[in-house]
Amino acid sequence: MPNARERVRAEITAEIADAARRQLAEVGAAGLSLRAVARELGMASSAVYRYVPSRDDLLTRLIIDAYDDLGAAAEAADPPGGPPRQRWLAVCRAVRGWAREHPHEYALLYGSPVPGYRAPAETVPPAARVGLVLGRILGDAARSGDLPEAAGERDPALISDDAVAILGGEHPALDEAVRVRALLAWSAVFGTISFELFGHLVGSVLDTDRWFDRAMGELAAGLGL
Amino acid sequence: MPNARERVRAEITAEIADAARRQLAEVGAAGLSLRAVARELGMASSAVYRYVPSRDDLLTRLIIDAYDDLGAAAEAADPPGGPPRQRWLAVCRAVRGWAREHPHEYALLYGSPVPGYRAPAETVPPAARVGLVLGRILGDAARSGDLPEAAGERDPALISDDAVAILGGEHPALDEAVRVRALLAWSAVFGTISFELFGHLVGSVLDTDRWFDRAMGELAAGLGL
DNA sequence: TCTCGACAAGAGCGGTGCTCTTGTCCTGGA
DNA sequence: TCCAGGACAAGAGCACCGCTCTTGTCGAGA
Repeated sequence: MPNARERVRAEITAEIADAARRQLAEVGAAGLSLRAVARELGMASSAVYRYVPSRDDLLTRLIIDAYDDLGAAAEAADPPGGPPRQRWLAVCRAVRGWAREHPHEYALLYGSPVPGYRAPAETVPPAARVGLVLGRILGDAARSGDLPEAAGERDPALISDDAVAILGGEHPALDEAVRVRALLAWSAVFGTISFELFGHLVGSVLDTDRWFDRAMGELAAGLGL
Repeated sequence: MPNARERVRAEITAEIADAARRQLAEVGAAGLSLRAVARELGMASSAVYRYVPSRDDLLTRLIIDAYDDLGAAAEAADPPGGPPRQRWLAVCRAVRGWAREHPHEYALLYGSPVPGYRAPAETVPPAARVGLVLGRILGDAARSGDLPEAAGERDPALISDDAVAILGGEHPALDEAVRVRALLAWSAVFGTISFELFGHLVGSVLDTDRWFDRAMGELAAGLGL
């Protein structure tokens, strides 16, 4: 039975997280200030510390929420059953769309690590969700026979068993070369989005929408999707 | 004729930049503090402002120096004339090696943009150096006949003329599809390095050295190198 | 020799994260 | 019903930040 006191406490904690998210969208992670959050909520800066242990702790909560939001967007964009290539493109577009809508949160997840901050273990499962979606597409394609047979090479010292499980699991069509390409594609998806968001494509790519689609298409082709 | 006064001024300015670089390696770009630089050099914080107009200006200098250092490393790793695939791998390895030796400077260049800081135009030429090296390899491969003929498609609304010039220029073996793959490979190189440096491969890739080589090999193969 | 400019240093402004103390108010148990 | 204990807000304070303004010094060139 949630106490009245406990309920209002949870509400205020949620309000602090919301205000922090708004601030994150405006000034970025490095500019996130508990004092500004307190100002926005009309409370003393010291009062915030009754609800949030520290700035880093608030950051962890924002990171987990952002990973979950991004993961949900990726999952929602992938209704299983369609052709693998279209599923791949749909998920990639969803990830890019989320990143463009939440650039500061994206930077928090995939940009420079915040100095002095070490992400705790509870951020790992939410962080894996996008990878799970992409890996499931590859695995489904293998099981439905949409991938050519492969040599079945397996090098346990190169890619971990956990990663193999995510990347479609064990299957005759999934050998180490495919998995290397899959991890490369995964890195490349976020590499292209980061390059676009962080301004490295300015002056080179004129139509980023079409370029992204073509680039993701090339990645899919490289995977045999 | 450099005045004695001007000489000592240039020396102190260089000392400030060096101290800032050391500080960058310790606390990252967001934690870079002119006061700490002043402390390290044994001068008053206000005295630093006689040599550096602002913190952002110092950041610009560090960015340009880092781009130049990385660009020089990439150029030094590419003695032209060898087989394109080996040149490609050598340059990629050099970029990764530089990134691992200077993780904070790499994050400054390719990580999250520093909030409130906007890179001025003079950072663009140094930033282009790695791309020039990679593009030259592609162009040399095309001109030496190591690439298959292509359709020669050219879409001026997709990729800028400047980028086309960097990516080997106009050649029958270089059409828009190749250029898309080249830009994708460029993004993927930094995507994989960022993923490794920023911790996204922890738990998935066990041997990052070998994985990087194989991934870069896949990228080269995708380009026909 | 003397003037002027470059310089260092200190004080100060408004901001930050975070802590400690003080005083208030509400809730749950006797 | 009353009261003790705990949750709470707020203020002051510490050390830090970027940056500016003023003051005083010192040396190079006219």
